[in-house]
Amino acid sequence: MSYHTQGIVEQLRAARLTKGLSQRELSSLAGVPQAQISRIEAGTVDLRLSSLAALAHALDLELTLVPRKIVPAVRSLSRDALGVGRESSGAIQKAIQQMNETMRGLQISVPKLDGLAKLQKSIADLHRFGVPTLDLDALKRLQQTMEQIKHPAKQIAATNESLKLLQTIRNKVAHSPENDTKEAVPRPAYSLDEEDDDV
Amino acid sequence: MSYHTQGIVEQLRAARLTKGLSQRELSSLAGVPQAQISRIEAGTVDLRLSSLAALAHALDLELTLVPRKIVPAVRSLSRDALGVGRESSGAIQKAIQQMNETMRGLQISVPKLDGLAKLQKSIADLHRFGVPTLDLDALKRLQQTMEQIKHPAKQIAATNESLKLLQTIRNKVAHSPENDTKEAVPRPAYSLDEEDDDV
DNA sequence: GATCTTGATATACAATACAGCATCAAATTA
DNA sequence: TAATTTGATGCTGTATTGTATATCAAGATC
Repeated sequence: MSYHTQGIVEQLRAARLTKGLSQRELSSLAGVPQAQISRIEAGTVDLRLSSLAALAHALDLELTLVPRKIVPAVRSLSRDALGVGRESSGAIQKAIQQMNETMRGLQISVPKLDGLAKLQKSIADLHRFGVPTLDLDALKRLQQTMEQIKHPAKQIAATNESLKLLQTIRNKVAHSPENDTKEAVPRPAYSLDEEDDDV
Repeated sequence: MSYHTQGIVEQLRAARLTKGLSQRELSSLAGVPQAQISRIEAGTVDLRLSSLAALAHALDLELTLVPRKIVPAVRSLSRDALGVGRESSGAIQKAIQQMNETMRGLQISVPKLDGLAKLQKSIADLHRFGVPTLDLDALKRLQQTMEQIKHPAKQIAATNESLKLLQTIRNKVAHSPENDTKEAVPRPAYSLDEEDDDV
């Protein structure tokens, strides 16, 4: 895999993940076999233009040839368009949704657990962040930690850990460059105590 | 050839021609066989990403994936960057260069031909126009007409025809929208008489 | 005017690589 | 554990690629 082709491939994969699509889902959307997508993302093939265009189209992207001089401007525009919310990245939306569901379960099973209400409130507010600025991996770790609250033996530890992770995520967003320049953290004030964690 | 792939291919060809490159020249620049370029431009192949990227790179273009939403903005930027001068389109530069060479030949063979000095001066000034605003086809017609001055029987007629064509070109540039907004026809005043021809 | 370069693009054919289909292992969920 | 989902791999046909050559136009030379 040469030159810039790598960047294109990475962009494709990133776009797919951001939209929360599996290779198979994208496959049926783009009409490109899943096996092909696998090899493309693995970087083991030199894909054809038709495949590239089909995948891009399915991902709401367009393949364009731009003069070198304006590449930075285009990248900037792209970041803006992809960056701040509106069409809130599917994977992250899914993650938040899943966490809300987990919260509902917890509120039924262990409604009086200490810190649960605080956790619930913070999670419910997550979507107010510029969604795409959230760290998907961090969200997944948080989700896993929250799952552990279900185990009676780990309830307290897992709850505290969840609050800590959530705080980390919040702080990351607050300091993300994208949110500095835009309308970061729109409306409500956040009521999480312990503003100590950082980066 | 499907969808948008066609547009990409057309852009490649247009870029090559604008730069005044032959398929073979581009071939050596991009490391892609000339035969391949021929088939690509003919639209008979579904080229691979590596070839596409190599060609684009050789043409000072970059392949980018942009969100659908900003495609119009990107196209606009691209037009601006390609449109107004600086990196003076190679094909037109070559054409002007060729005409100057032809002029040198004429000044040796028929130095006292009526109108030749005027023609020479005007041609030497051509490069002062916003180069990309010049009409390449018109320049080529002018070049061909000038070649005919070499034939003794046509000297006078061809010279007059050349002056006329040149005047047409000059007028076109003066009225072109791009030069209205920019620094059109920079320094010197033009000394061609007969300001009658237009559009 | 005929022929010979010179330059540009198109085609022929062999080899390589991709695309497609089926299958598989691994991870996740119930 | 069974079931479902996700991503990876082997195999085969077909398309692109690469090399070499052919076609074609324009200019030069005689």
